[in-house]
Amino acid sequence: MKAGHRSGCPINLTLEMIGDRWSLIVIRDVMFGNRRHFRELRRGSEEKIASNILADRLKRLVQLDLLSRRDDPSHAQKAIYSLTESSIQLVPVFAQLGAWGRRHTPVSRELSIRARLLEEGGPAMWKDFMAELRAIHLGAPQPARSVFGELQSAYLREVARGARAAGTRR
Amino acid sequence: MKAGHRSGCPINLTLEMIGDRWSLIVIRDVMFGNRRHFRELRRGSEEKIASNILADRLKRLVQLDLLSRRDDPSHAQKAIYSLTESSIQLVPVFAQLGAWGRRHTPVSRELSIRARLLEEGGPAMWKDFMAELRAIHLGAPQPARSVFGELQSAYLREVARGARAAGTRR
DNA sequence: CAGACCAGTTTCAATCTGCAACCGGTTGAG
DNA sequence: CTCAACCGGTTGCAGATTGAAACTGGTCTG
Repeated sequence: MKAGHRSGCPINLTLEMIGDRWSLIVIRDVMFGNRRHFRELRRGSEEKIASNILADRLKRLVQLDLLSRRDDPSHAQKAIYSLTESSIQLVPVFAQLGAWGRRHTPVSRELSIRARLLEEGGPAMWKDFMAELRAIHLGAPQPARSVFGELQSAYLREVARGARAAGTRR
Repeated sequence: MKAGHRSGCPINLTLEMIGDRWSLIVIRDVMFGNRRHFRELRRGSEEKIASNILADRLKRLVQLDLLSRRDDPSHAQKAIYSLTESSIQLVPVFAQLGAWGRRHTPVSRELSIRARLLEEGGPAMWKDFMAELRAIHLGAPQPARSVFGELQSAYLREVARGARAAGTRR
Protein backbone atom coordinates (compact mmCIF):
# COMPACT_ATOMS: atom_id res chain seq x y z
CA MET A 1 0.00 0.00 0.00
CA LYS A 2 1.62 3.19 -1.21
CA ALA A 3 1.79 6.17 1.14
CA GLY A 4 -0.75 8.90 0.61
CA HIS A 5 -3.70 6.53 0.66
CA ARG A 6 -6.37 7.10 3.24
CA SER A 7 -6.76 3.36 3.84
CA GLY A 8 -6.33 -0.05 2.23
CA CYS A 9 -10.06 -0.57 1.80
CA PRO A 10 -11.00 -1.55 -1.78
CA ILE A 11 -13.95 0.85 -1.81
CA ASN A 12 -11.82 3.70 -0.57
CA LEU A 13 -8.95 3.03 -2.95
CA THR A 14 -11.37 2.80 -5.87
CA LEU A 15 -12.95 6.08 -4.87
CA GLU A 16 -9.52 7.68 -4.63
CA MET A 17 -9.04 6.77 -8.28
CA ILE A 18 -12.45 7.45 -9.79
CA GLY A 19 -14.49 9.01 -7.00
CA ASP A 20 -14.89 12.49 -8.41
CA ARG A 21 -17.43 14.22 -10.56
CA TRP A 22 -15.62 13.91 -13.88
CA SER A 23 -13.35 10.87 -14.19
CA LEU A 24 -16.11 8.35 -14.84
CA ILE A 25 -17.85 10.79 -17.19
CA VAL A 26 -14.72 10.91 -19.34
CA ILE A 27 -14.32 7.13 -19.31
CA ARG A 28 -18.03 6.73 -20.08
CA ASP A 29 -17.67 8.90 -23.20
CA VAL A 30 -14.68 6.94 -24.42
CA MET A 31 -16.38 3.62 -23.65
CA PHE A 32 -19.98 4.16 -24.76
CA GLY A 33 -19.55 7.09 -27.15
CA ASN A 34 -16.26 5.96 -28.65
CA ARG A 35 -14.93 9.50 -28.37
CA ARG A 36 -11.21 9.25 -28.71
CA HIS A 37 -9.94 12.82 -29.22
CA PHE A 38 -9.75 15.82 -26.92
CA ARG A 39 -12.12 17.89 -29.03
CA GLU A 40 -14.63 15.07 -29.37
CA LEU A 41 -14.70 14.57 -25.62
CA ARG A 42 -15.12 18.27 -25.07
CA ARG A 43 -17.83 19.02 -27.62
CA GLY A 44 -19.65 15.73 -27.55
CA SER A 45 -20.36 15.30 -23.88
CA GLU A 46 -23.76 16.30 -22.59
CA GLU A 47 -22.17 17.76 -19.50
CA LYS A 48 -19.92 20.35 -21.17
CA ILE A 49 -16.69 19.69 -19.35
CA ALA A 50 -14.27 22.65 -19.21
CA SER A 51 -11.12 22.19 -21.26
CA ASN A 52 -8.73 22.60 -18.35
CA ILE A 53 -10.63 20.04 -16.29
CA LEU A 54 -10.68 17.64 -19.23
CA ALA A 55 -6.95 18.11 -19.80
CA ASP A 56 -6.30 17.52 -16.13
CA ARG A 57 -8.47 14.39 -15.95
CA LEU A 58 -7.01 12.91 -19.13
CA LYS A 59 -3.50 13.37 -17.74
CA ARG A 60 -4.52 11.86 -14.43
CA LEU A 61 -6.38 8.91 -15.97
CA VAL A 62 -3.38 8.12 -18.17
CA GLN A 63 -1.14 8.19 -15.10
CA LEU A 64 -3.54 5.85 -13.29
CA ASP A 65 -3.55 3.51 -16.30
CA LEU A 66 -7.26 3.94 -16.87
CA LEU A 67 -6.63 5.47 -20.28
CA SER A 68 -3.73 5.36 -22.69
CA ARG A 69 -2.69 8.11 -25.03
CA ARG A 70 -1.00 7.80 -28.39
CA ASP A 71 -0.43 10.05 -31.38
CA ASP A 72 -2.79 9.90 -34.31
CA PRO A 73 -0.73 8.86 -37.34
CA SER A 74 -3.06 10.82 -39.64
CA HIS A 75 -2.53 14.14 -37.91
CA ALA A 76 0.66 15.26 -36.18
CA GLN A 77 -0.99 17.02 -33.30
CA LYS A 78 -3.97 14.77 -32.79
CA ALA A 79 -3.98 12.47 -29.77
CA ILE A 80 -5.97 9.25 -29.48
CA TYR A 81 -7.17 8.12 -26.08
CA SER A 82 -7.97 4.46 -25.53
CA LEU A 83 -9.37 2.38 -22.72
CA THR A 84 -7.01 0.04 -20.90
CA GLU A 85 -7.75 -3.40 -19.49
CA SER A 86 -8.35 -1.72 -16.11
CA SER A 87 -10.98 0.64 -17.41
CA ILE A 88 -12.61 -2.06 -19.56
CA GLN A 89 -13.11 -3.97 -16.32
CA LEU A 90 -15.19 -1.04 -15.09
CA VAL A 91 -18.05 -2.23 -17.34
CA PRO A 92 -19.87 -4.02 -14.49
CA VAL A 93 -19.44 -0.93 -12.32
CA PHE A 94 -21.00 1.24 -15.03
CA ALA A 95 -23.80 -1.28 -15.45
CA GLN A 96 -24.65 -1.20 -11.74
CA LEU A 97 -24.32 2.58 -11.48
CA GLY A 98 -26.59 2.95 -14.50
CA ALA A 99 -29.11 0.47 -13.13
CA TRP A 100 -29.21 2.31 -9.81
CA GLY A 101 -29.47 5.69 -11.49
CA ARG A 102 -32.33 4.52 -13.64
CA ARG A 103 -34.32 3.67 -10.48
CA HIS A 104 -33.35 6.52 -8.22
CA THR A 105 -32.64 9.58 -10.34
CA PRO A 106 -34.66 11.60 -12.86
CA VAL A 107 -33.02 10.14 -15.96
CA SER A 108 -34.04 11.12 -19.48
CA ARG A 109 -35.50 8.44 -21.74
CA GLU A 110 -32.91 8.63 -24.53
CA LEU A 111 -29.92 8.62 -22.23
CA SER A 112 -31.12 5.74 -20.09
CA ILE A 113 -31.86 3.26 -22.84
CA ARG A 114 -28.26 2.03 -22.82
CA ALA A 115 -28.37 1.52 -19.06
CA ARG A 116 -31.60 -0.42 -19.46
CA LEU A 117 -30.24 -2.74 -22.13
CA LEU A 118 -27.06 -3.30 -20.16
CA GLU A 119 -29.06 -4.13 -17.07
CA GLU A 120 -31.39 -6.49 -18.90
CA GLY A 121 -28.51 -8.11 -20.75
CA GLY A 122 -26.82 -8.98 -17.46
CA PRO A 123 -23.28 -10.29 -16.91
CA ALA A 124 -23.32 -12.22 -20.20
CA MET A 125 -23.85 -9.00 -22.13
CA TRP A 126 -21.22 -7.18 -20.08
CA LYS A 127 -18.73 -9.90 -20.94
CA ASP A 128 -19.49 -9.60 -24.65
CA PHE A 129 -19.19 -5.82 -24.41
CA MET A 130 -15.82 -6.10 -22.68
CA ALA A 131 -14.59 -8.46 -25.40
CA GLU A 132 -15.63 -5.91 -28.01
CA LEU A 133 -13.95 -3.05 -26.14
CA ARG A 134 -10.74 -5.09 -26.09
CA ALA A 135 -11.03 -5.31 -29.86
CA ILE A 136 -11.66 -1.59 -30.30
CA HIS A 137 -9.12 -0.30 -27.81
CA LEU A 138 -6.51 -2.99 -27.35
CA GLY A 139 -6.40 -4.57 -30.80
CA ALA A 140 -7.87 -7.90 -29.72
CA PRO A 141 -9.68 -9.98 -32.37
CA GLN A 142 -13.15 -8.72 -33.25
CA PRO A 143 -15.86 -10.75 -31.52
CA ALA A 144 -19.00 -11.89 -33.32
CA ARG A 145 -21.45 -9.82 -31.33
CA SER A 146 -21.38 -6.03 -31.31
CA VAL A 147 -22.92 -4.87 -28.06
CA PHE A 148 -21.63 -1.39 -28.88
CA GLY A 149 -23.71 -1.47 -32.05
CA GLU A 150 -26.78 -2.71 -30.19
CA LEU A 151 -26.49 0.07 -27.62
CA GLN A 152 -25.78 2.73 -30.20
CA SER A 153 -28.65 1.83 -32.53
CA ALA A 154 -31.08 1.60 -29.60
CA TYR A 155 -29.95 5.05 -28.53
CA LEU A 156 -30.37 6.51 -32.01
CA ARG A 157 -33.79 4.92 -32.25
CA GLU A 158 -34.78 6.65 -29.01
CA VAL A 159 -33.45 9.99 -30.21
CA ALA A 160 -35.42 9.62 -33.45
CA ARG A 161 -38.52 8.71 -31.49
CA GLY A 162 -38.09 11.88 -29.40
CA ALA A 163 -37.59 14.04 -32.49
CA ARG A 164 -40.71 12.57 -34.13
CA ALA A 165 -42.76 13.20 -30.99
CA ALA A 166 -41.47 16.78 -30.83
CA GLY A 167 -42.43 17.19 -34.48
CA THR A 168 -46.02 16.03 -34.04
CA ARG A 169 -46.38 18.24 -31.00
CA ARG A 170 -45.78 21.39 -33.06
CA MET B 1 -35.43 16.24 -14.80
CA LYS B 2 -34.88 18.93 -12.18
CA ALA B 3 -32.90 22.03 -13.14
CA GLY B 4 -29.29 22.16 -12.01
CA HIS B 5 -28.45 18.73 -13.38
CA ARG B 6 -25.66 18.51 -15.88
CA SER B 7 -27.54 15.94 -17.95
CA GLY B 8 -30.19 13.21 -17.76
CA CYS B 9 -27.67 10.41 -18.11
CA PRO B 10 -28.05 7.77 -15.37
CA ILE B 11 -24.30 7.60 -14.81
CA ASN B 12 -24.04 11.35 -14.52
CA LEU B 13 -27.02 11.70 -12.20
CA THR B 14 -25.70 8.94 -9.98
CA LEU B 15 -22.30 10.63 -9.84
CA GLU B 16 -23.97 13.91 -8.95
CA MET B 17 -25.43 12.15 -5.91
CA ILE B 18 -22.58 9.95 -4.72
CA GLY B 19 -19.62 10.85 -6.96
CA ASP B 20 -17.37 12.44 -4.40
CA ARG B 21 -14.64 11.24 -2.12
CA TRP B 22 -16.70 10.85 1.05
CA SER B 23 -20.37 10.02 0.45
CA LEU B 24 -19.86 6.35 -0.33
CA ILE B 25 -17.35 6.04 2.51
CA VAL B 26 -20.01 7.20 4.96
CA ILE B 27 -22.64 4.87 3.52
CA ARG B 28 -20.12 2.03 3.54
CA ASP B 29 -19.51 2.50 7.26
CA VAL B 30 -23.21 2.52 8.03
CA MET B 31 -23.78 -0.50 5.80
CA PHE B 32 -20.82 -2.78 6.51
CA GLY B 33 -19.71 -1.43 9.87
CA ASN B 34 -23.18 -0.79 11.27
CA ARG B 35 -22.00 2.56 12.57
CA ARG B 36 -25.11 4.52 13.36
CA HIS B 37 -23.93 7.56 15.38
CA PHE B 38 -21.90 10.60 14.48
CA ARG B 39 -19.09 9.71 16.89
CA GLU B 40 -18.95 6.11 15.70
CA LEU B 41 -18.67 7.22 12.11
CA ARG B 42 -15.98 9.70 13.00
CA ARG B 43 -13.80 7.53 15.22
CA GLY B 44 -14.43 4.23 13.57
CA SER B 45 -13.60 4.98 9.99
CA GLU B 46 -10.15 4.11 8.71
CA GLU B 47 -10.04 7.26 6.71
CA LYS B 48 -10.41 9.77 9.56
CA ILE B 49 -13.06 12.00 8.12
CA ALA B 50 -13.08 15.55 9.52
CA SER B 51 -16.10 16.36 11.66
CA ASN B 52 -17.28 19.26 9.52
CA ILE B 53 -17.11 17.14 6.37
CA LEU B 54 -18.97 14.32 8.08
CA ALA B 55 -21.65 16.70 9.33
CA ASP B 56 -22.01 18.15 5.85
CA ARG B 57 -22.23 14.75 4.15
CA LEU B 58 -24.73 13.37 6.66
CA LYS B 59 -26.97 16.37 6.08
CA ARG B 60 -26.66 16.02 2.34
CA LEU B 61 -27.25 12.25 2.31
CA VAL B 62 -30.36 12.68 4.44
CA GLN B 63 -31.62 15.32 2.00
CA LEU B 64 -30.96 12.94 -0.89
CA ASP B 65 -32.82 10.15 0.91
CA LEU B 66 -29.75 7.96 1.06
CA LEU B 67 -29.77 8.05 4.85
CA SER B 68 -32.43 8.80 7.42
CA ARG B 69 -31.87 10.39 10.78
CA ARG B 70 -33.86 9.92 13.95
CA ASP B 71 -33.33 10.65 17.62
CA ASP B 72 -32.03 7.95 19.88
CA PRO B 73 -34.71 7.32 22.53
CA SER B 74 -32.01 6.35 25.05
CA HIS B 75 -30.14 9.64 24.85
CA ALA B 76 -31.68 13.01 24.10
CA GLN B 77 -28.91 14.31 21.93
CA LYS B 78 -27.89 11.11 20.22
CA ALA B 79 -28.89 10.74 16.58
CA ILE B 80 -29.27 7.44 14.80
CA TYR B 81 -28.54 7.25 11.09
CA SER B 82 -30.08 4.47 9.04
CA LEU B 83 -29.88 3.29 5.47
CA THR B 84 -32.89 3.84 3.23
CA GLU B 85 -34.22 1.56 0.50
CA SER B 86 -32.25 3.69 -2.00
CA SER B 87 -28.94 3.17 -0.27
CA ILE B 88 -29.64 -0.51 0.39
CA GLN B 89 -29.94 -0.87 -3.36
CA LEU B 90 -26.37 0.35 -3.63
CA VAL B 91 -25.19 -3.09 -2.46
CA PRO B 92 -24.45 -4.32 -6.02
CA VAL B 93 -22.60 -1.07 -6.71
CA PHE B 94 -20.43 -1.59 -3.62
CA ALA B 95 -19.88 -5.21 -4.61
CA GLN B 96 -18.64 -4.22 -8.07
CA LEU B 97 -16.54 -1.32 -6.80
CA GLY B 98 -14.98 -3.63 -4.23
CA ALA B 99 -14.34 -6.34 -6.79
CA TRP B 100 -12.67 -3.83 -9.10
CA GLY B 101 -10.64 -2.32 -6.27
CA ARG B 102 -9.42 -5.72 -5.20
CA ARG B 103 -7.96 -6.30 -8.68
CA HIS B 104 -6.64 -2.86 -9.50
CA THR B 105 -5.61 -1.14 -6.28
CA PRO B 106 -3.15 -1.97 -3.48
CA VAL B 107 -5.76 -3.18 -0.99
CA SER B 108 -4.88 -4.52 2.44
CA ARG B 109 -5.70 -8.13 3.26
CA GLU B 110 -8.00 -7.51 6.23
CA LEU B 111 -10.00 -4.78 4.55
CA SER B 112 -10.52 -6.66 1.31
CA ILE B 113 -11.87 -9.89 2.75
CA ARG B 114 -15.42 -8.54 2.75
CA ALA B 115 -15.11 -7.49 -0.89
CA ARG B 116 -13.82 -10.96 -1.73
CA LEU B 117 -16.68 -12.77 -0.01
CA LEU B 118 -19.23 -10.43 -1.56
CA GLU B 119 -17.74 -11.03 -4.99
CA GLU B 120 -17.62 -14.79 -4.57
CA GLY B 121 -21.12 -14.86 -3.12
CA GLY B 122 -22.48 -13.15 -6.21
CA PRO B 123 -25.97 -11.68 -6.72
CA ALA B 124 -27.59 -14.32 -4.48
CA MET B 125 -25.49 -13.17 -1.55
CA TRP B 126 -26.13 -9.50 -2.35
CA LYS B 127 -29.85 -10.18 -2.25
CA ASP B 128 -29.59 -11.89 1.14
CA PHE B 129 -27.48 -9.01 2.42
CA MET B 130 -30.03 -6.47 1.22
CA ALA B 131 -32.83 -8.40 2.95
CA GLU B 132 -30.83 -8.31 6.16
CA LEU B 133 -30.12 -4.59 5.82
CA ARG B 134 -33.86 -4.00 5.43
CA ALA B 135 -34.32 -5.81 8.72
CA ILE B 136 -31.60 -3.82 10.50
CA HIS B 137 -32.43 -0.39 9.09
CA LEU B 138 -36.05 -0.47 7.99
CA GLY B 139 -37.58 -2.83 10.55
CA ALA B 140 -38.33 -5.61 8.06
CA PRO B 141 -38.56 -9.17 9.41
CA GLN B 142 -35.22 -10.77 10.20
CA PRO B 143 -34.11 -13.18 7.45
CA ALA B 144 -32.59 -16.56 8.21
CA ARG B 145 -29.14 -15.86 6.84
CA SER B 146 -26.87 -13.19 8.32
CA VAL B 147 -24.51 -12.05 5.58
CA PHE B 148 -23.50 -9.21 7.87
CA GLY B 149 -22.38 -11.77 10.45
CA GLU B 150 -20.48 -13.76 7.81
CA LEU B 151 -18.65 -10.67 6.61
CA GLN B 152 -17.93 -9.41 10.11
CA SER B 153 -16.58 -12.68 11.46
CA ALA B 154 -14.43 -13.19 8.35
CA TYR B 155 -13.04 -9.69 8.89
CA LEU B 156 -12.31 -10.30 12.58
CA ARG B 157 -10.64 -13.59 11.68
CA GLU B 158 -8.37 -11.75 9.26
CA VAL B 159 -7.53 -9.10 11.84
CA ALA B 160 -6.67 -11.79 14.37
CA ARG B 161 -4.53 -13.56 11.79
CA GLY B 162 -2.66 -10.31 11.17
CA ALA B 163 -2.14 -9.69 14.88
CA ARG B 164 -0.83 -13.22 15.39
CA ALA B 165 1.57 -12.86 12.49
CA ALA B 166 2.77 -9.53 13.85
CA GLY B 167 3.26 -11.19 17.24
CA THR B 168 5.42 -14.01 15.89
CA ARG B 169 7.46 -11.54 13.90
CA ARG B 170 8.60 -9.78 17.08
C1' DC C 1 -21.58 18.64 40.75
C1' DA C 2 -17.61 17.04 37.90
C1' DG C 3 -16.10 14.83 34.03
C1' DA C 4 -17.10 12.23 30.08
C1' DC C 5 -19.85 12.20 26.11
C1' DC C 6 -23.00 14.02 22.39
C1' DA C 7 -23.66 16.08 17.63
C1' DG C 8 -22.16 19.08 15.50
C1' DT C 9 -20.13 24.50 14.37
C1' DT C 10 -16.56 27.90 13.61
C1' DT C 11 -12.42 29.62 11.76
C1' DC C 12 -9.04 29.94 8.44
C1' DA C 13 -5.53 28.62 5.09
C1' DA C 14 -4.87 25.75 1.18
C1' DT C 15 -6.57 23.51 -2.56
C1' DC C 16 -9.78 22.64 -6.27
C1' DT C 17 -13.23 24.06 -9.70
C1' DG C 18 -14.95 26.07 -13.68
C1' DC C 19 -15.31 29.90 -16.95
C1' DA C 20 -13.27 32.58 -20.53
C1' DA C 21 -9.74 33.92 -23.12
C1' DC C 22 -5.78 32.58 -25.24
C1' DC C 23 -1.70 29.76 -27.51
C1' DG C 24 1.49 28.01 -31.02
C1' DG C 25 1.49 24.54 -34.29
C1' DT C 26 -0.98 21.71 -38.25
C1' DT C 27 -3.89 20.93 -41.94
C1' DG C 28 -6.65 21.37 -46.05
C1' DA C 29 -8.98 24.47 -49.36
C1' DG C 30 -8.33 27.87 -52.75
C1' DC D 1 1.55 30.41 -50.80
C1' DT D 2 -2.04 32.15 -47.87
C1' DC D 3 -5.51 31.81 -44.82
C1' DA D 4 -9.10 30.02 -42.03
C1' DA D 5 -10.37 26.24 -39.47
C1' DC D 6 -8.85 22.86 -36.39
C1' DC D 7 -5.56 20.58 -33.00
C1' DG D 8 -4.65 19.65 -27.88
C1' DG D 9 -4.11 21.95 -24.64
C1' DT D 10 -2.52 26.42 -21.09
C1' DT D 11 -3.27 30.62 -18.43
C1' DG D 12 -5.46 33.78 -15.27
C1' DC D 13 -8.74 34.45 -12.04
C1' DA D 14 -12.79 34.42 -8.83
C1' DG D 15 -15.47 31.66 -6.18
C1' DA D 16 -16.39 27.19 -4.03
C1' DT D 17 -14.72 23.28 -1.48
C1' DT D 18 -11.70 20.88 1.64
C1' DG D 19 -9.57 19.74 5.88
C1' DA D 20 -7.25 20.48 10.48
C1' DA D 21 -8.01 22.29 14.90
C1' DA D 22 -10.31 24.40 18.25
C1' DC D 23 -14.55 25.17 20.12
C1' DT D 24 -19.86 25.10 21.50
C1' DG D 25 -23.87 24.21 24.15
C1' DG D 26 -26.10 20.69 25.90
C1' DT D 27 -26.81 15.75 28.29
C1' DC D 28 -25.89 11.83 30.83
C1' DT D 29 -23.28 9.13 34.62
C1' DG D 30 -21.08 8.33 38.88
